[in-house]
Amino acid sequence: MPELPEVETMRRGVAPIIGSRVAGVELPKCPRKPILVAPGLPAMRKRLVGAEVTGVDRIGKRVVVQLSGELSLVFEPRMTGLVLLTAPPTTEHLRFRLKLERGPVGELLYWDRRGLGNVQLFTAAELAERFADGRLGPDALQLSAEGLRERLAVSRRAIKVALLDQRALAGVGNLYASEALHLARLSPELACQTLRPADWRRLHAALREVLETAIKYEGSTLSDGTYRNALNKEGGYQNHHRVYDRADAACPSCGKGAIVRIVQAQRSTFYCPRCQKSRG
DNA sequence: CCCCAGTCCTGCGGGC
DNA sequence: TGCCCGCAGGACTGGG
Repeated sequence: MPELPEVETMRRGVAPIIGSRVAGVELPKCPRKPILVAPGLPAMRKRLVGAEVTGVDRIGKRVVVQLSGELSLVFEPRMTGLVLLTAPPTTEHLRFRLKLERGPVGELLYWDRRGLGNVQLFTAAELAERFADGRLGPDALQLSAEGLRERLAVSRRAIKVALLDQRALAGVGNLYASEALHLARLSPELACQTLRPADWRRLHAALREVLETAIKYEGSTLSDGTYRNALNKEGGYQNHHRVYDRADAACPSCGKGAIVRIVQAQRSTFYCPRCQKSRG
């Protein structure tokens, strides 16, 4: 479930490839159904081999390797994808290999157990089109409190559901939406319209706090053990979750109310009904 | 505008 | 004990 903190951790982890030159592109033998790699291998080789890595960025929940010639190689991990510099958790789910030369690192790997993710190469124009305003909102860590309010306040949707809308703001997923709402003491079921200015300010501060702390701990590795950083090491933020996947546990704020699990837009939401009131 | 259900795919754990 | 089903929820699509 890589969200902003996990993808940001991946981005930082693969930054050492900056300055390296692409020596080759390979699709490892994988017994699973192939993931989307676009364009195909021949076109990718033709355009990438010899190109120099000029930067590693993040767009929402995607890692973007910038290359000379205004090329962007975009890794979208979705549920179970990992961008790695070292040996992957399994060889059978290894999907993509970028061989490098003249740098401290030999290769950049994309691994994906479920294979819902993808690897796509874009020109500058294609990248701008793909992530234009209206298709992807501003990054959750770049957005001001006022910006957050402006983008969501008119909506009638529940705030938890709205936070998952990548067109409104980019990077927040199911786990950190629940975490931020708990810290902000806002019920996930509140309609955006009903939030007051002070609520938006609290939510903005909580989002920032939760996301930045999660980055500090290098993201959350859940019980399935899937998520790892670029060196195949587990994150640590799962030990600091307030509500996510903690149904029936005591609330870390009030110590009394039990955390409950509800379903919104077909996804699990966790919260404390005692601390997170549906009004105000 | 917003909601819902379905799609992709794999591995796991709960229930029988 | 073993098997099967449902669930996990990223992004997207089509229908209401």
